[in-house]
Amino acid sequence: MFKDYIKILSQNQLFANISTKKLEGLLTCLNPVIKDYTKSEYIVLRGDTARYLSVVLQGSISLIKESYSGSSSLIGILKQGDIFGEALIFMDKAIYPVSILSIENTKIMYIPKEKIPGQCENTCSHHNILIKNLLEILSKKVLMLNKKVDYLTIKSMRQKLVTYILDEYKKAGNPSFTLPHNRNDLADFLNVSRSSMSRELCRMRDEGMITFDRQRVSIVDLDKLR
Amino acid sequence: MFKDYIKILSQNQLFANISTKKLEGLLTCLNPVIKDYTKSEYIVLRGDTARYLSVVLQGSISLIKESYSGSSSLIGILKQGDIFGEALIFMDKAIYPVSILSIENTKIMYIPKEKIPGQCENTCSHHNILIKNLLEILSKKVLMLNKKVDYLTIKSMRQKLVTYILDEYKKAGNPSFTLPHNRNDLADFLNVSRSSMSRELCRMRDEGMITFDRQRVSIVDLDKLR
DNA sequence: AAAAGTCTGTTGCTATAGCTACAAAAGGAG
DNA sequence: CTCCTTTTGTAGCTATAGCAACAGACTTTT
Repeated sequence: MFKDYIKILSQNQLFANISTKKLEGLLTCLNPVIKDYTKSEYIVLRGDTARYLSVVLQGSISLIKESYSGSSSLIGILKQGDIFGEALIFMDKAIYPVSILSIENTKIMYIPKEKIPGQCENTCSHHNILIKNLLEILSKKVLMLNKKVDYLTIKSMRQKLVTYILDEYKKAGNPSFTLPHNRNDLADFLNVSRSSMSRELCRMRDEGMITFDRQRVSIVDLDKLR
Repeated sequence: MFKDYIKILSQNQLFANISTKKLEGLLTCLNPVIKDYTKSEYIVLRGDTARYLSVVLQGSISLIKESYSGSSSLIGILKQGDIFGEALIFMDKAIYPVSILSIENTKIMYIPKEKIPGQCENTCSHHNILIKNLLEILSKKVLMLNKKVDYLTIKSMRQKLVTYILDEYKKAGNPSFTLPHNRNDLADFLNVSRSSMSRELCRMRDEGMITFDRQRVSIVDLDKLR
């Protein structure tokens, strides 16, 4: 019954460390519902109650933030294998703060939230793995968001860029590395305007701290950067 | 053995829905270590590996962010009953991004992270509650951080204040309500300077959207606010 | 190879928010 | 009640980053 989706599901960390066979059993136990959407259909409306842990089985969806003034902005895209609702299902007041819209024809799998902590006889051990995976997913998200808050809290353009570059340097372990963002995305990520960011990057280049070409950055003078 | 601390522990959501008696049993099973610190001692150094879920049994501690440039800033204070390390213990690379310093004489309880998901015969059911509580704590943190990112992402002072006030209005359910922050804390929270914020608040008052006195705010013209 | 599209650097102008400093009001301590 | 501290409003000046607009380099499409 769920065979077609096993491969997709096992892409996600949620189902990591569970063998294909056992995953089938677990799925039967979780008793999910699958629903189809056509292009540009609302999957979640802001304010809806989250009753399910949801998985994108097919297609892609966009997360949309709607402001009080009525304007809305895209805050993310989820694709095949991605999940949503994972942080909401454990809350008393599980209200979606965003709306979700299908981008194309899309299949969503809904796992009732009561099933997540529930223990069933046969698949108890898999259940435990599932829970552990969820804990890891949530923890990772907390740390990621903490990092993001760090960046957003920095006031000056210079300091933002220095911190970002030093972080990437630490990740790379090499004074020359390739950034994961292009200028537009980086400006978005740091929540600044691209032009101002570009200006400051060039200033830093002119002051002899770094050199760069496109996404490639090299640290010239580490002490000066700090 | 742990009797003295039961009351303190049960303050925290981590041990919610576990009776005093069962909590004693659970603690024996979790096999925590308790350590004492004097005033101004380092409890965690940035870069340390997180091996324990930790609880402040006595005293208080400060979380300190150390920037690359060597300067450091206080990002939070934890008191009796508060926990830390909860998001780190489930990560592969569990590196503390902050340092922790005791403010006064302090007692910390360390629960080995391996004990958290472990199932022991007697207290299995309490273990499950513990896990569920952890899931709730992490979820709550994710949502809180998401909210924080929302505020930080807003560019203009006006929009920040409007969003904040409307959120508080929604929480209060009444056009007149008391803010949880004073001006200084609010400025910190929104990551803006107090003076600029004060200026903008008065502008909004002069434009007839709101009135305020200290922490008390009343919405005069809801439509104008939006 | 041409054309269309994307990405990046650049510039001038401007609005905005930061900083500093001060004064007035409120709250607390003695 | 007085003194001291904290909180808040206010103002002038300035640095900074946003915006808009354009040009050149590089990519992708046809």
